[in-house]
Amino acid sequence: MKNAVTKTKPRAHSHSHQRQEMSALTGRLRQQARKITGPRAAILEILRQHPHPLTNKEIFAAMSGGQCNLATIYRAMHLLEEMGMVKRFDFGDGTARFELVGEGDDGHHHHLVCTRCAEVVEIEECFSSAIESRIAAANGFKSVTHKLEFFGICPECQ
Amino acid sequence: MKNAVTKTKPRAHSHSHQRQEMSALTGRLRQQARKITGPRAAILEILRQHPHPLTNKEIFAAMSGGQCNLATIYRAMHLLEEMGMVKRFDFGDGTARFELVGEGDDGHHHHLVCTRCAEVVEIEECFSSAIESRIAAANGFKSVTHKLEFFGICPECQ
DNA sequence: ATTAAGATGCAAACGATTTGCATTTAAAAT
DNA sequence: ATTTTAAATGCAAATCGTTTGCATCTTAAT
Repeated sequence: MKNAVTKTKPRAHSHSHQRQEMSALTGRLRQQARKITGPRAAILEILRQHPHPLTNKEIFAAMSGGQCNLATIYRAMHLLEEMGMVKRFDFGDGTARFELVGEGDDGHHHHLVCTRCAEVVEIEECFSSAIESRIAAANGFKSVTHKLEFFGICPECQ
Repeated sequence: MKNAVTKTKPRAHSHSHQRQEMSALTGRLRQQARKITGPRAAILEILRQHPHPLTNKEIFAAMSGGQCNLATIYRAMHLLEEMGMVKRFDFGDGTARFELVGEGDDGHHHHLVCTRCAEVVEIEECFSSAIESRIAAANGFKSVTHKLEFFGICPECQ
């Protein structure tokens, strides 16, 4: 199904969730002349271990002993987002969530969120690309992307 | 961040965007035993005249002489949202936007937003609800809805 | 006119996020 | 190994959108 790290990901709905090696992650930082610091290593490790959208507070809480300032996490997530190493998701509750992005992947996918217990299921398919290009063309827009999230009641909460 | 005024693109047919009568709007409030106050009338009038997603601040700014407190607008929008008279939209910039909803309509639609000038085009089509129910069924979720917005560069900004 | 539920204004509180600044540190240069 | 310096961190204060407590009004029913 999901193949390993590849340079090209032409098809949609391929979000590589194989856990990346820590060395690969730090390597990407080094390539950009960014420093591998304690806080950053801790953040990446936490993201690696939780293949789910995490808030900055959750990342902070997941750190043993709170060795790192919350502001540092905010700054790190901005950097990682700019570098394309994490993707930001917005579930509409006013709190950003982040997921690690596989190399060569753009991290584009969607979620199904339980509005009662906040359980998050990742949705495999991204189907709107046909609609997307039609909408772009119909309105003369370029570089059109979309954000799509589903909300409902999960089995346990029904 | 982006405080550009949302412009309208002259388009053929939108959703149920025929301007509602003020009397119809106040009538819906009366039915729910809510009072027709100056601030509320002003808010509804502004929403009537701007068939576009408006932030609370924009509504506030559109009031001549700022006759009403910003907190009142926040409270009014909550009320109107609960009553189904307005629909809240989230363009991911941390600021809620509201649109008047036609009677008998649920207000569900999407937008195409220019990430440069913040121009907003309303998208009339919604991708098939079959996909939505498939996702719901595949994961055992009930009452599944979705939020979908498109982002790109508009013709003038290209 | 009386009255009571409902609304408003104001300021303070809030939660997520950002930022200024002094201090520290990773990693390059010597 | 030591120096150097750009980058990163911690901390506190500042922002921004939004909410809320409370005293005071006002709509609309009586």
